[in-house]
Amino acid sequence: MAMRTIPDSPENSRTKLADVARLAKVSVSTASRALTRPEMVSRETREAVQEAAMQAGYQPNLIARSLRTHATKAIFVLLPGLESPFFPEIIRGLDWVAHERGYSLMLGLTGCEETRQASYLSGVQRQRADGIIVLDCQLTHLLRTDGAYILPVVQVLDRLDGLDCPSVSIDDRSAARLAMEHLLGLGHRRIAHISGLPQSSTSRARLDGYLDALAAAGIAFDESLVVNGSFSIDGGKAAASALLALAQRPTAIFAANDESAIGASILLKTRGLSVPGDMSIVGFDDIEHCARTLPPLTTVRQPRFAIGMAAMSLLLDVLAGKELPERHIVLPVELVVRQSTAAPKAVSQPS
Amino acid sequence: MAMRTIPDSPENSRTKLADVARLAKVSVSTASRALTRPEMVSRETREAVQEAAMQAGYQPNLIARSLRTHATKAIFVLLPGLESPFFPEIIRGLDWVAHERGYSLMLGLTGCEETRQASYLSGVQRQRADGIIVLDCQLTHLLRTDGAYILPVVQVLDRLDGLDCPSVSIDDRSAARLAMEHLLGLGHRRIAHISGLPQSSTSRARLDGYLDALAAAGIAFDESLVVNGSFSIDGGKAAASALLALAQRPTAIFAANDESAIGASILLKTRGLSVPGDMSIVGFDDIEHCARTLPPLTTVRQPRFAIGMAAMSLLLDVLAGKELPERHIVLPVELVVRQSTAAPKAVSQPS
DNA sequence: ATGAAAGCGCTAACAG
DNA sequence: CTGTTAGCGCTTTCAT
Repeated sequence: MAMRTIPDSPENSRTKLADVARLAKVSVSTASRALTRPEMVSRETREAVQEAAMQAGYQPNLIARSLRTHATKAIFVLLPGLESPFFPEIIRGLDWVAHERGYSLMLGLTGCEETRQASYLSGVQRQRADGIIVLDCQLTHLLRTDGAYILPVVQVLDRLDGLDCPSVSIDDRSAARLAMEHLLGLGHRRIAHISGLPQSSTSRARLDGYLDALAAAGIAFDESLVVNGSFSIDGGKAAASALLALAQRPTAIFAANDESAIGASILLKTRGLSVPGDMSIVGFDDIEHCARTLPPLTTVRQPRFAIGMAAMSLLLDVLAGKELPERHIVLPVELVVRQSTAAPKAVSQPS
Repeated sequence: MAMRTIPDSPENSRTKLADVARLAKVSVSTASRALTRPEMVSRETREAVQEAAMQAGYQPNLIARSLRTHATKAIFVLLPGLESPFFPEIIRGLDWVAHERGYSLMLGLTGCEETRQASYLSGVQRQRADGIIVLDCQLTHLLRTDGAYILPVVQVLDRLDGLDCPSVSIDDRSAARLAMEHLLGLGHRRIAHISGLPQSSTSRARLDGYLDALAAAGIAFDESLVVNGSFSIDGGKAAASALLALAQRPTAIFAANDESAIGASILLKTRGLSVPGDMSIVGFDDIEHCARTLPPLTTVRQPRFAIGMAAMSLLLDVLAGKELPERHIVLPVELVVRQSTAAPKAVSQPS
């Protein structure tokens, strides 16, 4: 039993511009103009052509158009994978703006593998897309030896190779400091940090923010209070466990992301400790799940939808040849105070 | 400061087939054959052309090729959004097979809005993609009045409009029964069901499985034990709350998906009840998060990556004109027993 | 086995 | 403002 798709019936041989032109009794070029740049033709022809197109159910063949115009109106989005609860909203932002401006989205999951990355990129080089959005990936393949880009790129969130490609991100360092100031404001003095993957610039920036806040508050840095949590739930558990083993326990934890904060929270509960009673926890990102944990997690919200929108807008502006006022867009974050933070039980510093 | 992309330099005017042909001292058509159907040319020319292509860094222009061949080697994936933790793995499966077989993925987020759906579809009709994968959406727009499809489609998981489009899914009804048999096997007799969205066929099928299992075990159906949980965490909380208000409480809950199971579990804990001590809970889907809840959730695992792979394979087979042995692929599920289920505390039925 | 030539459907000079 | 003409880069008859 074969699938029923429409066979090569008359209906299927799609009506083309020539058909419309014939129907409207004009030349093909006039028909083209009437449809794509209506202001270039007289009102009568415009209406005649539009009428004819409507009647014939004309749909321009985008492939043919692309071949002529050297533009595909498609944007390639390169990212390691969709697992992270962090991506969906960003992609929604990308899709939103793309759709609004008549572009399509192509997806490439690299799994951070070089070969896959390269093969997707070659797809772009073969004219399948006009530009690339790179999410959370290195993009060495995109670079020529002289440091110019093979094609228009916008990088989102990470700016790893230190090259000057347009980007959209947040100020991780200040954001981390914001989280820390919340804890400091509650009276915490002994605050641990569960850090992210060491090779990540994001991770480094958040650590820097932690150190900044400590320094500003005049608190000496204690190395033992910084433990790696790998940005993951399991990593967060392990980190919290290490923290509990310390001779002098912290009263609060600032985790580099929500997953590791959630992991820490789970571990504390299994050890019979209460959050925030025995330990305050602040996360980072504000993934969907945060509001639903027990207790709901205080965290730093990244404007993910806005990040996606901004990235796509930036790229499309580049493609449109606009001179950009800003090549590096930094979006503001927001501290979301929920119920995982409170003042420390016993203030360790007697006044 | 403008972005540094490569300008219209010689390097940028991409080398085309004619260049390769000239370099290899053959005609364009021979060059084309040597590259796309190597068996059609002599060994010498083949090698000469391949050498030349390599040397010139030739990348075929896919747009031009598409215009000739009427195939884009791109597949459109239509889905409501990426929020559901259920999609990423499926998309990874789609991407995997697509990439393997030389296809690209285009993404369209419909938000279940008709207008967006239609506009993405028109993109496909304009020859941007060769086929469509529909995830979790109605696809009324895809249909002509006579019931044939406008272009090749494969539907994943839901088969809502009762039309005979190729599909990949699981047997929700049997899977639900599997979950129920686990609870029954532990000795539970009074088992509640937190159902999904009433309009969803998936939801209905899982409810049917619940009823099947009850009937097979000779347990009378108690209407008050089925409450709606809307497939969401909040819905699950509300449902569990309603269940607790019952005069005769159930000893176990079978939830239509993991989110509602997690919601129920959270609510029980806030009410001071223990899972599985006071109440066993089984979920459905095995989303990433299940293994990380407290306690880890017993659930029915859907083979999501395999579903994605199967769907893409099916579609590409359709496009390749293969006669399909199966137009409706049903993949097996698996019960994952974790720690949210146990025998009931006090057996309500004295032997 | 190879080359010449046509053309996929569209847009963009260039004349008029 | 409109029509004529020439391609975009590739694949594919049709000859040879």
